[in-house]
This record gives sequence, C-alpha cells and structure tokens, in this order.
Amino acid sequence: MELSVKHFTLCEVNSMKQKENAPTMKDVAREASVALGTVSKVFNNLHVGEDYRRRVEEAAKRLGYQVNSYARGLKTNRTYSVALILPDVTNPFFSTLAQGICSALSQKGYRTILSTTAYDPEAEQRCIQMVQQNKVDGIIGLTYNPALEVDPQLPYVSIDRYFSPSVPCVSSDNFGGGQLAAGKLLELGCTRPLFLRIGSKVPGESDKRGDGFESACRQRGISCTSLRLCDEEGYAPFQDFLASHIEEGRLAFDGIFCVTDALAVHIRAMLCELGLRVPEDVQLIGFDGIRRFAEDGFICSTIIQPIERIAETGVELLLREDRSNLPSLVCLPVSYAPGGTTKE
Amino acid sequence: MELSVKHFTLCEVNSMKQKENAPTMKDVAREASVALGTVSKVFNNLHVGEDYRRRVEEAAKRLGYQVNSYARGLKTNRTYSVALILPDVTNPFFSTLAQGICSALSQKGYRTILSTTAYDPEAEQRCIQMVQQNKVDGIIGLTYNPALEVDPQLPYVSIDRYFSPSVPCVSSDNFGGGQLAAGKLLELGCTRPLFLRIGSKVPGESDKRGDGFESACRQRGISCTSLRLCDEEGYAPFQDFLASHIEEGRLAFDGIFCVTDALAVHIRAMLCELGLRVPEDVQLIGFDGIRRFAEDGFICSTIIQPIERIAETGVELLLREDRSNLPSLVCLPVSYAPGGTTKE
DNA sequence: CCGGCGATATGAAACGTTACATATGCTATG
DNA sequence: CATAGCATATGTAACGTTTCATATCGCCGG
Repeated sequence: MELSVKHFTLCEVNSMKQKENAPTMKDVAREASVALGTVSKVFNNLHVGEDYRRRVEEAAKRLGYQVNSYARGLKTNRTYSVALILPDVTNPFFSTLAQGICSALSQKGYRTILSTTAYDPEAEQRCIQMVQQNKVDGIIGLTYNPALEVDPQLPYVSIDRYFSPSVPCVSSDNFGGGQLAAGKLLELGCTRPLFLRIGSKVPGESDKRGDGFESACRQRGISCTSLRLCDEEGYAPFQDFLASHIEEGRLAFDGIFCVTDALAVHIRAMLCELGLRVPEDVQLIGFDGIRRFAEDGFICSTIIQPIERIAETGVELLLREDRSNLPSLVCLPVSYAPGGTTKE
Repeated sequence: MELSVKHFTLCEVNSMKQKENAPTMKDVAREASVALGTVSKVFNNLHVGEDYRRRVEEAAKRLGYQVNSYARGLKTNRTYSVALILPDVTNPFFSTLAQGICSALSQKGYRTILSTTAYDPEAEQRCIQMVQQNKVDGIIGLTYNPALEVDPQLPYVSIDRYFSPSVPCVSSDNFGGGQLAAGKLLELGCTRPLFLRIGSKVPGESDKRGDGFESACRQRGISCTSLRLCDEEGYAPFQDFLASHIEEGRLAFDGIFCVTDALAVHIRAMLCELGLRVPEDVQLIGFDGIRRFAEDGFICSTIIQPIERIAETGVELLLREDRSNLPSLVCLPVSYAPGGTTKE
C-alpha cells in the first residue's frame, strides 16, 4: 500500500491525479512502528525520546504527512484562525490595515479569514455569524452596526470605533491629529482656517479630527469654519463653497485641513482650477499619510496615522493571554509630515 | 441544565462571561426529542418530515445552536474555504482583486483565507503548506515562485501568471492592451513612441504589455523605444533618460506608454518638471484603470483591466464542478479610457 | 386481518486528532 | 534483591459532525 502524497511544482504537468487519501497519524504510526499518541506528541513538540522522534519524523516525511487542522481544531477548540472584518479592502487605509494585521497574525502562527461588508450592517452581522460557526479564535472588526450580536466569549477587538468599555478599541489619536494640524497651520502663518470633511453618514472616530482642529483654533482665539459632507453628496458642494468664498481673487481661507489625504488631493485640484496657488495662497493638510499613496506619486502635507502600529496593537490585544485587564481604548499617536502643500 | 448561548450586542457590557459550552447537535436532538441523525438532516436540507423539521428548528433557536464547521469539515472533507495568496494587498491592483475574489467567494458560500507573501518565494511556499494543512477547498494564487510545490489534487487557479497547461491561469489581455495603447497613440498623431516599464525582476504576464506595444508599432512601420527597469533601480533612471532626450526644449518622444498608471503619474510629474506639457507636447497612456485611483483624484488616460471579471472568472474556474476540461489560460479583454493625458 | 412495501426516523460507526489513564521499562533506594 | 518511583510509550475515549445500515411506522392489496 502506497500512501505517500507526491507534491508537484506548478510547472509540472500531472495528468494522473489518482485519488489517494492523505496519510494520517495512524499511517505514520504504523510506518514508524510507534503508537498513535507518540506521533501526536512529536507534532505537538512534547517530550519524546530522541530515537522515537526521529523515527516518527522520518516516517512522516516519507509519507508526506501533514497535520489535519480540522481534526485538531475539533479536538482542541483552538483553530489558530482569526476573522478580519472590513468594509472594503479597496480603500487604501483598510488595505494597509489588512496587510499589517494579516502579517502580524501570520507571524504569530494565525491564519486570517477576510470578510468584507461593503459598509452594510446586515452583512456585518452575517460575517460575524459565519466566522463564529467557523470557530475562529477571535475577531478584529472595523464595523459600523451598533447592534452587532457577538458571542461574548469570543475575543473581539474593534478598530477605529468605540462600542463599550468591554470591547477593546484601537485607533489613532484623531482628536490630537486635528489639534496638531491646527497648530501647524497657525504656526505657519494661517489666520483663516477651514476644516473640510466628507465621509460616512454614521458618525465615527474620524469625526474627532474636526473636533480637535476646531478646539485648537478656538483655544488660540481664532475662529474656524467647517464644512462637513456625507458621501452621497459628492465633492461638488466643496467646489461651490470654495468658489463662493473668493473675493477679488482672494480666498476667504488661507489654511485648509482635510479629513483625509484623498480629499486633500481633490481640494488641491479644485484650488488649482480656481487659480489659487498651493501653498502660497492656501496651505493644505490632509490626514492618513498612507505610504502607498506617496509611492504612487500622491503627495500632500499630512497627519500620519500609524497604521502598522494599529494593526500590531489590535493583534496583540486580541491574542493576549490574560484577558482580565484589557484597555477599552488605545489611542495611538499621530505625526505631521510636510508634503509640499504647506510652507513646511 | 441551561445550554442556551446568549449573544450580546457589542455595546452591552457583559461582565459575566461564564464558561458554558456551545450546544451541539446532541443537545438539539435531546431538546427536540429527536434522533441525532434527524437534526443533521435538517441542517443539511435533506428530506425530513415537516413536524420534525419544525421541532428541530425551534429547539435549535432556543438553544442558540450553530453548526460546528470544524466537525463538519473533518467528516466531509469539504471546508468551504479557499486560500487567496497575494504578494501585498497594499497594492491597489491586488486589493481590488482581493475585494472581488473575496466577495465572489462569499456569495458562493465560501470563506477567504488571506495570505500575503511580500513577493518572497519561500513565503509563498510556506503559505501553500499552511493552507493545505488547513484543508482549504482550493487556492487562488498570484505567486512568482516557479518551483512551488502544491498538492495536485487541490484545485489551483493562478492569476496573472502562467505556469503550465494543467494550472488554469486568468489574466487580462496584456499583449492586446499594449497593442491597443500603441494604436491609440499613433491614431492620435504620435510618431515617436516610447515604452516605459518598472517592475519585478522575475518576468511576468505584464511584460507582454510592452511586447504588444512594440509589436503594434513595428507592424505600422514605426520604430519604438523602450526602457525597462527593475524595482530596485527606482524612478531616477527615467528622469535621467527623459532629461537626456530633450533637445531645444523638445522631447525625442511624443507618446509614452507606461506599464502601470502609477508609473504614468510619476512620469507625468517628471515631464511637468522638465517643462513639457501633457498632452500637448507628450501624450501619456497608463495601464490598470483602477477605479479607486480615479476616485482618489488620480487620473490619466489608461488601458483598463477588468479586475472584477478576473476575480469572478478565477473563482468560477476554481469552484467549477467538472474539472476535466478547464482552460489553461483565460485572457480577458481590456479597454481604453481617456483621462486627460491624451488628446482623447 | 396479515404480509410486504415505501417512506422516514434512528443510532452507531467513522472522520483525524488530543488527552488521559494505564502499561512498560529503568534506576535508585532500603 | 525486591520494590518504590520516575520517565516515557501505549491505546482508548472523546471532540461534533455525517452517513449508512437498521428499525419503525402507516398503508395497501390480497
């Protein structure tokens, strides 16, 4: 009886796909003339006599044996897989996050089950349902549904969205980032600041960027204008707003803080069309600082979110052994990076 | 004995995380006064008397029962999960692909296990190893390692990279896209075309873009220049090349085809710095046409890859029941979209 | 009224592991 | 030398499903 599973490189043609079952521990045990339990120990790195271990390892290699995670998971109730629930990996912020989380998890020996929800609260619930059936060891979610039902025994870490003290949330310091942007702009000589926002209808952590900005302006006795739009409205209102605030070729604002870099780039283009120079006439700061953006030639002065650290922190929190004293909110520090749309 | 598992919304504080085991089919069977096998049938939509079905369903709801995918997977050898192996989800092309594949899979009831390899051939092999242990039902891979060893019984679909006739590959028509770009440029009056490429050291499908471009030029009796760089060299050589080909304020080329949109945007910026106008002095066509790019204000004339269709096709091929007559290569048609860097 | 048939429910075996209680072989001790 | 004690291997019983052979039931024809 030949149980060995041959592997082929992708380049080799293999017409003969005969259906031989994958070898099991039982097969390895027989091949190595050893008890089943011993084989198990070897693959769990438990103490086993040196000669036994060698015999088992050789037999396993000969047969091409691989542990069956499903059998193991059934028995141990640990699957070494965690669910990552995101609205949309297409968004550079989310995809950078996904990258970080996925690799942090894999480094710790965990698999990532990716689900995307398209911002749909019901899809979010369906994802939760699905991954719970799939016995994941934990969930990292960037979700919006405030009524999400989750097995309370299952570790859950929320990114960028605070739910309750018992659900750890990690985000960057959005309020602080807003303050930082205001500070920079004023420091660089701006006296008529403007905050521009576009985003989801449901309020989220990123709203605090504007709050921080306004607060910092107020604190310095400077009044600040804000225009906050929802996705549905599109960019057009910004264009109108800017156009209507030009008098004698001069914009009513000389420093603009945009809620994201993507918005900043759009605004920059609008300003350009309106005959305004950046940063001479108007200075512009965005928010995100996604590396990929910059690599793709997409640069503006910005408040950098530490996405990698958010990812790492989320994973660390999720996998922490001692789950008794988890922080309910971890706010990671942001930083300023000039990118040509400010006078440094 | 209370077996019911209560779920909580994320917003509810739940201090009492008492450790009650999740209910099993056995519990449901007992609760419904029905045999184990009957419960199984209900959850597999097999024929069961109407009253029995109702009793089981009610009992299950009462207990909050959920199928344990691991036990099921162990028994059936089908896990309804597939592995998606990508170099890096941060790249907009890959993330759009991931989005499409993930949602196509979830629509068909499959989970996506995401692994990223950072273009490392050894990491690729480790991923394969890992997902095979995890008993996925198939693999969709965008990998570079030509010596990847894979269980030949496991369905594998390669994206954008051809390995052998027995491994289905789906990609967009890169050669045709190159031809299309050449045709457009020449049609729009260009007479001195240039092809610019930067990318991985290992050759891939996307090299055919340049081949198609050159071929189409040659076919029309027009000679074409090419500069092909590797990632390691960075963008600087392009800058030097362009600068050295300006004579009396006039560039030696009047139409440039870039291997990606990202490159096109960089080149555009360089041309701008060199005092050349786009599209008046030089016309520029990129390749990819990623929607997200455009949304982020990142626009150039381009050859659009049908990423969604690539994703759908890949999933369809992977999940196809009849695996006897799989195509070895599916080339999806690309299209041209003006974006301001050409005279339409 | 009985035997047989079709339909449907039942319960045990198996899937490939882990974990635990037991067996085995040694060494050290009185 | 007998044996307690230790270390290590063994084998079996779960884990929660599916599947299949068997049991049960109701119905119809003779």
